Amino acid sequence: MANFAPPPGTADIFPDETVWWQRLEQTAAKVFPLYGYGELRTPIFEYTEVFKRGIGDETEVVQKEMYTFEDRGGRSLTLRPEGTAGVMRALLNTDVMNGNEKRVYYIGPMFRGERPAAGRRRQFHQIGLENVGKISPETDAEVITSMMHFINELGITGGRLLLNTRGVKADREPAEKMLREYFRSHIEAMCDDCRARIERNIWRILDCKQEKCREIVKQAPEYVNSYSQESQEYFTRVCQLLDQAGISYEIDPFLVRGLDYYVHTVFEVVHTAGLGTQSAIVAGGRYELFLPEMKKPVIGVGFAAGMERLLLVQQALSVAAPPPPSPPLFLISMGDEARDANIKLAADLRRQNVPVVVEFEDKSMKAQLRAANRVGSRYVVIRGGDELNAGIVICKDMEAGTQEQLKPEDLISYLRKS
RNA sequence: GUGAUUGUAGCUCAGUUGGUUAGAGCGCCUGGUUGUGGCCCAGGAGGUCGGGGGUUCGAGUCCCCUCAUUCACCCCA
Repeated sequence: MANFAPPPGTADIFPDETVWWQRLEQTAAKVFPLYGYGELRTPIFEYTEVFKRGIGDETEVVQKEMYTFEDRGGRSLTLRPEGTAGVMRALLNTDVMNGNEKRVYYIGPMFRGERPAAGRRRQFHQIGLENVGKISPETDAEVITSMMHFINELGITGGRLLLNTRGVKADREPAEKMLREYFRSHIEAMCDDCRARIERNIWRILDCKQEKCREIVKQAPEYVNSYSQESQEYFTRVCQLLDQAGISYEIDPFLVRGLDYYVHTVFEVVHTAGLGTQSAIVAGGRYELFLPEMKKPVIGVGFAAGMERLLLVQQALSVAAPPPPSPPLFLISMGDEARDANIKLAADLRRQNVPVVVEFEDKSMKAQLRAANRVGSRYVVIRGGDELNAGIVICKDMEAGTQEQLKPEDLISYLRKS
């Protein structure tokens, strides 16, 4: 095979598949406005600092997965590895910092330099939503509600909604201390990664996949109890609101998200169908996000869904394929004059929103009919010298095998009737 | 970045212990019908066997390197 393959971790999406993607996009455009959200489109690259500062210099994503390059002016730019930081950068041009709420959603490609696997690409696509500028448990619960609404609308059932709280920054220290003491006492039995994590990023130990670590994690102290009263009440209230909304969830104290900016409520929906261990199809939480030169963070709550993963799950659940586009009317011509007439006819029909394909090559009737079959045409129009002279066209029904002579101007009403 | 896996026609795949001109099915083209598709019949086009090097009289087949696929790990959506 010649090297026409796209670069690793990228893919071409052909029309058959594109209809599935379009349905995801259309569903977002239908559901999110019901909650007052409009679409925001931000650049695919940003100044590198936006992500370094926004996501956190220490995170895995920033440290080793970003596509960073210099432009001709020597500026350091980065292809966005996630959506939130760029959206915050854009919204700082509004008055979100004064507590004026903004509600936006976004759709588009993201880029991370990872090794591809099931449900993981280097260019992948997310649909995300952000509620920015306000903090309240009601907001968090409503954002989660809109997320569940969205995936239900896609026919995705059987996912598990996991919920946890990260507290606020002040809550983090006592909790970390508690965990560090505990894990230090079990350091002998843990994997190498987790030993390093004790000093570097203790939270990640909680979602280590190694069997021996999981055993230890299970016995870990309930660090949430060390959070402030307010933080605990905030989370309780979010849970109450979800109960009230009839949304079922599981509290998972070991759910910690990989980006530094999260506070309070964090959540994800995991699904086993169609995916390996990359089982999170949508995830998010409340955040406090700093951008370069900011003393105060932007606050908000949001989530992002992986489009590739949504599609894998939909297909594993046998969600019905989107309706295919209506096949074109196929115009067959015998001879140059007929072809010119058909080119004109095609233009007329398209002005009236009828999809039409004209065969341009001077091929046999047989070959032209085969071509019509190939594009799935239900009807074909046949025109040669005889029809031209008589001022008519032949319209053939490819399923019934029948055909009729019509005046060209009657074609549309004939097609509409059948 | 680590590990495993696979790479032969547009697609899905055969190809025996290394042995002449590399195969099948589907798809495509032409004909069997002066201007009527699908089914059938006949013929045809299409391949640097992922790429490079090596062993051998001889390599799709064995060895090394490399690129790519898929999956797992790490991490994340």
